[in-house]
Amino acid sequence: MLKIGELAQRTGISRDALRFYEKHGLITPTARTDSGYRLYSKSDVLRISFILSAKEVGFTLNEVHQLLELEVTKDKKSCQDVKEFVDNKIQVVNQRLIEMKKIKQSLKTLSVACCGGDEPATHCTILGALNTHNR
Amino acid sequence: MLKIGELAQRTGISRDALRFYEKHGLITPTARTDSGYRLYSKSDVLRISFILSAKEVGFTLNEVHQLLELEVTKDKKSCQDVKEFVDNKIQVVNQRLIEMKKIKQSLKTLSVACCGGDEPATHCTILGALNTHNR
DNA sequence: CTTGACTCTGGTCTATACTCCAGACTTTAT
DNA sequence: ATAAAGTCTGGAGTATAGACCAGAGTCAAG
Repeated sequence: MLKIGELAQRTGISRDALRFYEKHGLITPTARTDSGYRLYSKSDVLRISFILSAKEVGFTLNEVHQLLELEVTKDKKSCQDVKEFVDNKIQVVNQRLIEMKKIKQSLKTLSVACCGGDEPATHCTILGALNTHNR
Repeated sequence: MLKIGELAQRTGISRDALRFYEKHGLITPTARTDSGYRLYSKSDVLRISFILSAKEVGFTLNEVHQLLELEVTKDKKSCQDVKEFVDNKIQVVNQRLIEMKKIKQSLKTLSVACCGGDEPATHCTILGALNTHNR
């Protein structure tokens, strides 16, 4: 079991942020010492790294919270709800993947535009590069 | 040329946000009327849609600003700088793509876990689903 | 030529996601 | 045993990304 400082170091996230996430229901320490110190387990570490991943790709903490709360309980009703929410999120993720690939391609074009490239001057900004791929 | 309200309608972005972007150097109206009304051209619309895309995939306005400022001027020095920045961004984008694909896969797993699926109970949360793919 | 819709600047306000104390207690190292 | 380092709660402060409002000017239609 890790104390908050150790978890902070391991995940690269500040103590304050960890307590902040706790306050907002994203994570709860597996236990507390008698004196009230938070104790985190291995699964807490995984949870944190999921939170980080989800945040990095543009989900808000609120959305991350919803994702973490998802639970298919094999009962029809819950299934229906979860499926709806999840399928919606998949759409969102797909859209973001597309946008991100476009941007990546533009960055690449930009990277070779100068430095020996023989692309015309219109490729010399990100907008120019982006435009090329839209056509 | 479009007035701010028209641009707002066309891009789905509020007038206030447009003025906010202007204040922070992300966009400048192509012209102004004598009375001071902002006038936007076609290229401004493209610029806005780039801003939106970049925002959607998780870049901050500050980062978007940096992306927009990028300009390869065919001179060695600028090239060096741009290449460095851009290659760095490509790394970031790649990382996000990976994370996003993982999340997408997990969401899919989750979506079929119930509803006729015969996956074990560990797949019944996003963390469980995510774990499966990490192994 | 006025009324309603639009725009201007400048300012305050809000939500999100933290960060940074303060004052008190706990643990660890010497 | 005591000092340093770590943790606790609660609260204030900060950066980002706008939303909202006031008071004044502008434009378009009837």
